[in-house]
Amino acid sequence: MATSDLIAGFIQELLDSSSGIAELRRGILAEKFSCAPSQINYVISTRFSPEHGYIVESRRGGGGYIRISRVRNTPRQLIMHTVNSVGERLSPRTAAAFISNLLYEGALSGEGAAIMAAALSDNALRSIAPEHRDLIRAAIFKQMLVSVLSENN
Amino acid sequence: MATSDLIAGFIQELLDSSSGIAELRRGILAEKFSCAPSQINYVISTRFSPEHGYIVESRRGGGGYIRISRVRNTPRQLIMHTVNSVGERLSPRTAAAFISNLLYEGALSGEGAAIMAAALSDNALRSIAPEHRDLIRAAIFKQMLVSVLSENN
DNA sequence: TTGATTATAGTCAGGAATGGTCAAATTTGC
DNA sequence: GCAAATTTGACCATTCCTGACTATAATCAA
Repeated sequence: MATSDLIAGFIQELLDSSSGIAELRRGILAEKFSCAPSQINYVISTRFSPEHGYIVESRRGGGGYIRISRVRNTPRQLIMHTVNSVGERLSPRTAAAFISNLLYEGALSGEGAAIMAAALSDNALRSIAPEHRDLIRAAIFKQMLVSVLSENN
Repeated sequence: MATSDLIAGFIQELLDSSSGIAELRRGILAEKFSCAPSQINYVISTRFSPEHGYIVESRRGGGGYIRISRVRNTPRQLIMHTVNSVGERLSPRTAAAFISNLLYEGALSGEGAAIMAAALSDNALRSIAPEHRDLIRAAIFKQMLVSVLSENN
């Protein structure tokens, strides 16, 4: 069993025993598993990413931490499904379709939908080279979607 | 929990229990938390800045004090003011401060705030060259803010 | 009145304590 | 053997905290 799996299992246990929220000290955890601190980042990015249904927040400096939250709920599935449906790129038309569907299904409020549409508009992204816009659009959209799931953190 | 967080929490309580105005003695407070007096300035400048929605006044010398007041405005004013405060570029930290203030003041819903924070995160903008991120961030933020204004007409 | 003393607060540079990123090296699983 | 996953280390970024030095206000003594 690779160290990364052990670390992931440890974090899973933390999540299970704390109703879905785990708070870590990167250095401490690295020492516990005798690995490089950066391996903690590796484990988090490969196993606790937004696509896996987790929110990760952190803070540097004295008293710093890494907090991992598991998102639950029911509009969740709709949103998670959307996150997983968005590939590397996202066109304006497809984005609009996703958003209006989520709004229709009640997974997003009117305000939320309007904000998302604004953030993804070509107008907001006008200073990005057109051939890169769909890439950025996809990244921003996923990030926004997952944030909705964690809104009660 | 870092001392700075404790101090910030203490000031928050003061504000809450005094309808938005807290008056401190820097030296006394520093002694209460066993820290350097200048740390009080640090806490104030990082957590009670104008961008966070506070006004700070002070006076030196005998009987000196630091007064922190929370400012209140209508949601529409707050949003328009924010739009006007954002220049060509916007750092992640400043963006976060703006958003948390708008949330606190009730100009944004929790969902809206979460979505905006996600859209503006370095994580979402990862594929943009770092030196261009603040530019894009400003554009997206303004676009989103304006969408909120027109959404609840 | 005015100069000295005392009592506050402000600024800034820097050290310490975190976490983040990336690419190269290594190991693992077909 | 090869591709993917893991692991590490070098370097970067952020946040916290302090202390030396500075600035300002009130008070008191002459």
